[in-house]
Order: sequence, then C-alpha cells, then structure tokens
Amino acid sequence: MLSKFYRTAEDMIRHHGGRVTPGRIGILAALLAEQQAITHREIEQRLPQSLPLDRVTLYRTLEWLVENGLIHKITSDDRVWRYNANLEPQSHQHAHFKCTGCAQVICLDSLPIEQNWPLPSGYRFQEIELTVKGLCANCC
Amino acid sequence: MLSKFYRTAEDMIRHHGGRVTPGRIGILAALLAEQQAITHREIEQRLPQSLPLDRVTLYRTLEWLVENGLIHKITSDDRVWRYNANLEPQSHQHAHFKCTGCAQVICLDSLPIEQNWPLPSGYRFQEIELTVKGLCANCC
DNA sequence: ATATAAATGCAACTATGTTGCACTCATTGT
DNA sequence: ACAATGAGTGCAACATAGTTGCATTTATAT
Repeated sequence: MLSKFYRTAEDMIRHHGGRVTPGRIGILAALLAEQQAITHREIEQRLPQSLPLDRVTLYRTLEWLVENGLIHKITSDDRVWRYNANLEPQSHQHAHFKCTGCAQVICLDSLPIEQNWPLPSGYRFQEIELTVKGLCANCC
Repeated sequence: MLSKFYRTAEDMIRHHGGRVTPGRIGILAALLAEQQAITHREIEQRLPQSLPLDRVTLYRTLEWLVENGLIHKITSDDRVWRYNANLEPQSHQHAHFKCTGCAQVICLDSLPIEQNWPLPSGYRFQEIELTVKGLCANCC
C-alpha cells in the first residue's frame, strides 16, 4: 500500500543528491501519503513501528527536507508547524486552508496572489502568507 | 507623555463595562502607545517599574482585552503572539506585515480582501489571515 | 463600611522545539 | 569486498511560550 510512496520518496531523495536513509524515506513517504499537512506529532504516529525514530532526528530531518525543497512547512495559529510534501518543486506559492473545527490543514493551489501590496514607503516585498479559515466538509 | 494613553486606556475599559484595574490600564496604554504589534515579552519590558505584573496576569489580561475587542492578536511564524490595540472596534479585517530582518510587525489597513475563495465543495469560509513578509525601511 | 465576585500572584506544569556531544552507518575510493 | 570518513542519529539536557489550580487581594455595588 505505502510501498509506492516509499519508492517515490527514495527516488526524490536520491535524485536530489542527499544521503538515503530509512528515516528520510519513511518521513517523506508518510508526507507523500497524506492529503493534508500534518504536524511533527502526527508524523511520529504514522511512522511504522519498524522505524523507531528519535524526536530530535525527526525535527532535523524535516528541517533538511524543507531546506532541500522536498517538503514545505506551514505556520498556524496553534503555534505548531505542519508539513506537506512538495509534489512539484517550487510550488510553495499557494494559500492554505485551516479548519477551525478539527484543525485540519490543506493546501489551496489556486492562488490569485498579486505581488503589488501597498506597503509603507521604503518597505520591500518578499513573500506572502495566506491562510483561509473556515469549516471543512466533515465539520460543517 | 504616556499619560494621554493611560487616560484613553482607562476610558476604553470603563466605557466597555470592564473592571478598571492598574494592570489593564497599563497594558492597554502600552499597546496604544505603540505603532506596531508587540509580544508578551515586549509588553512586559514596557510596563513601568511602578507596575509589577505577573507573567500569568499579563497573559490573562491580554486574553480579556482580546475577548472584549479592545486589542487583537496576530499569529506569526516564530510561534509568538503579537498584540495591537484596536483603534476602531471591529477593525480586525486587515493584513499584517512582518519584517524578516527585525521581526517587526505592523498592521496594513488597506486590505482589499475578497471573501470568495475557491474552497473545495462542502467547505465553509469564515475568515482570512494574511501576512506580507519583506523588509521594513530600517532593514532595507 | 461591607460583601462579593473578579482580578492577581505564585507554583507547578505542558508542549514544542533546540543544542551539544558521542556514536552509528551510508557512501566513496581503493 | 573492505576500510575511511563525514553525514545522520540518539540521548540528555535545555529553552521558551503559554496554561492550570488555588489561595489571596481588590474594584465595585450595596
């Protein structure tokens, strides 16, 4: 079931030139299998028992995956990072949706972002972060 | 210097029907005096020594001020809440700017927010949260 | 002045994330 | 295949933001 995600994960890491370790594969596969952005905690729970992984290693691996553009992480109002696999590289410019009921977070691909924001004079634009809040289908 | 903010703060609290205490006045005055959104820590530092205030009391007072619409709090990617006085009630529908250099956060009033986001079917819109990141005039 | 509920202070706790250092193991070159 | 090497990992300890329970104080109404 998950094996195709494992293979994809391994390919992504190897193709990217990184060292291929069980931890990286397992974590990336878990994120690839997910339709939503999930937390450090949730990733931990989804990892197979055959792959015991230290909290710290998980944090560092996620950091590595982010830095190398294989996943991205999302800010939220509950002070917890959520992570999502980058299916297409450089696809980080999108909005996110967060359900105020169940705290589920998903990516919204269609983002009509205009880069020309009316900033005070002397300010320089870099990027935009946009979260739409509401209720998901289950919580409605 | 700050006395006018103290008076304004006291008026806002009293007019709102809340119990008028030195803590509430001092905290709200500190936020009114500020041109930017500041953290729990920064508020603590700005309070006069004549007003020693417990960390917990500060948290609870901020919570009360938020619930009563006198201030609002802002999510950020550094997992720290920032607070800003509401000059006009109900003025919370605006974007925020965060400087990636000095972490300064300000409110952007002119926000052409459209409420019609293309959400998946069955999802219900509630509100939008938007942060523009870049460099402020000092950090440019 | 007094009663009362709201606000405060203190101690202990939770949760997320970070740092330093020793040890392991994936990769590379022979 | 085998050894050398440095990237990756595990463990312990730490840092920070924020929360909870309960006793004490205080702003307000009577």
